[in-house]
Amino acid sequence: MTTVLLIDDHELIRQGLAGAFGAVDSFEVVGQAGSVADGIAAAQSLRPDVVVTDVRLPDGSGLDVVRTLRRADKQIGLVVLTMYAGDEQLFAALDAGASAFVGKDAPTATVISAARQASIAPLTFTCTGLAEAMVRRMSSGAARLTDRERQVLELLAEGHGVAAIAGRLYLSESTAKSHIGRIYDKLGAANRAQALVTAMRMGLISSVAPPG
Amino acid sequence: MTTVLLIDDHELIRQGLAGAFGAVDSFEVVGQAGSVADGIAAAQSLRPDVVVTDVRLPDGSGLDVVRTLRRADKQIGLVVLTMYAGDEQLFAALDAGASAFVGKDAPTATVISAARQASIAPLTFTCTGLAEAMVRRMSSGAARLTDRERQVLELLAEGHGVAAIAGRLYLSESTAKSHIGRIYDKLGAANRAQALVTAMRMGLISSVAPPG
DNA sequence: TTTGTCATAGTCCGTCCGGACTATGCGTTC
DNA sequence: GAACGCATAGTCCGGACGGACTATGACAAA
Repeated sequence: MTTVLLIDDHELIRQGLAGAFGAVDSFEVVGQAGSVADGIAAAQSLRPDVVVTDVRLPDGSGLDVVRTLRRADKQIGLVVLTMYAGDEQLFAALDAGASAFVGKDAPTATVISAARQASIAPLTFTCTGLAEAMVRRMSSGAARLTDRERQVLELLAEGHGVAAIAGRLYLSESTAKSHIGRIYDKLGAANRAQALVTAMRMGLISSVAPPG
Repeated sequence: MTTVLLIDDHELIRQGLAGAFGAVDSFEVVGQAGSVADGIAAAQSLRPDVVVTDVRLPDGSGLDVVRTLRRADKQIGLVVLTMYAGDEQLFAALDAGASAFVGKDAPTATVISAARQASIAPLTFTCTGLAEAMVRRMSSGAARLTDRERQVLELLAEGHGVAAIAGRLYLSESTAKSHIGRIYDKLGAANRAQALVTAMRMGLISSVAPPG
């Protein structure tokens, strides 16, 4: 029997997952959580074999959960679920120590199968149905932004101009422009509009308004 | 007994909904669909009391389902579900003839309750927990774009400049600029970046790449 | 019929953007 | 220690953008 902890802020999706796992004899859902904090706490007290977590959570990223739990336990299965299967997130999940990466648009059978894989080989990364997308990105020049570029991107998304970005990050305008230009290159964008739309579609920019 | 048809492209969410409705005696899920076309077809053959549909579907908008079904049947309950409860969508749902508008982050009990309301009073619009957001928008100048503005917005999102937009829509550049300026006003944006990010967060721009 | 909204179109002008370059210093990796 | 990636910084310049206006015709609602 494989025990499972579900982390997702949408009750609807938790129920869907619970139903899916409940229908399989070899799995038992032992807990649910709706946030990073609750999820980590629940994982530490319940010690499930597998944790299935959403990427986007109210108080942070599901990848934080993954990182925290992986650091403490090399054997735990960590399945990352995501609504928009941006490849950027895929690499981040890989880095964080996830066992599997599955889109929410995947059939439930895929999630079950990923969880099974994760419970057997937690340190083997599987991304059903996304290998293709991964290869596509890899070969097409990819779009992995550096930390600095991501910071600049955030500010771009808030509508700041070059001067404002430079000011906020204590850079010269030239440097800010360099970063912006490199972001365009990596995203295959010709201007801000394309860059931001692409970035949002890839999940590089939060789809919810920033705090404050 | 109230019969329900579920329309959502995510199997996970369909299962969640099916579970939620299944747990209530007075409801019976009689069918599921994953697209606009299938949804309309299913509704016409199954004649459910209530249709619960997602807004974002692979082949169009859930609001198309709502419009189509409402035109044919004034008594059917039409509950619109959405991931990102943009208020723009709320008004659009109201216009389309929906009975209720619920965010996917709402507890399942809210969805059930909305469906019950919808079955009792299909033409009374209820939007649990969103009245606040609605009022906020209404009083803060609102953001309902005209059809033309939406077309322009689409092109902006594709990274086109004023000249390109004018060309595509057979307008003078002045007119294109007028539309763009009005979009900024309505969205409270100072430039393209803010307009596009806001628009995407409000669900005015598709979060998936356009066909082709 | 008057009011309002929408789409259309225009002018003027200062500002900002984006492209194409080059270059230096600092870590890491091989 | 050489090579590489990254962050930093600079120049130059044409073209695009955004703001602040005004205005007209069509059409619908009051």
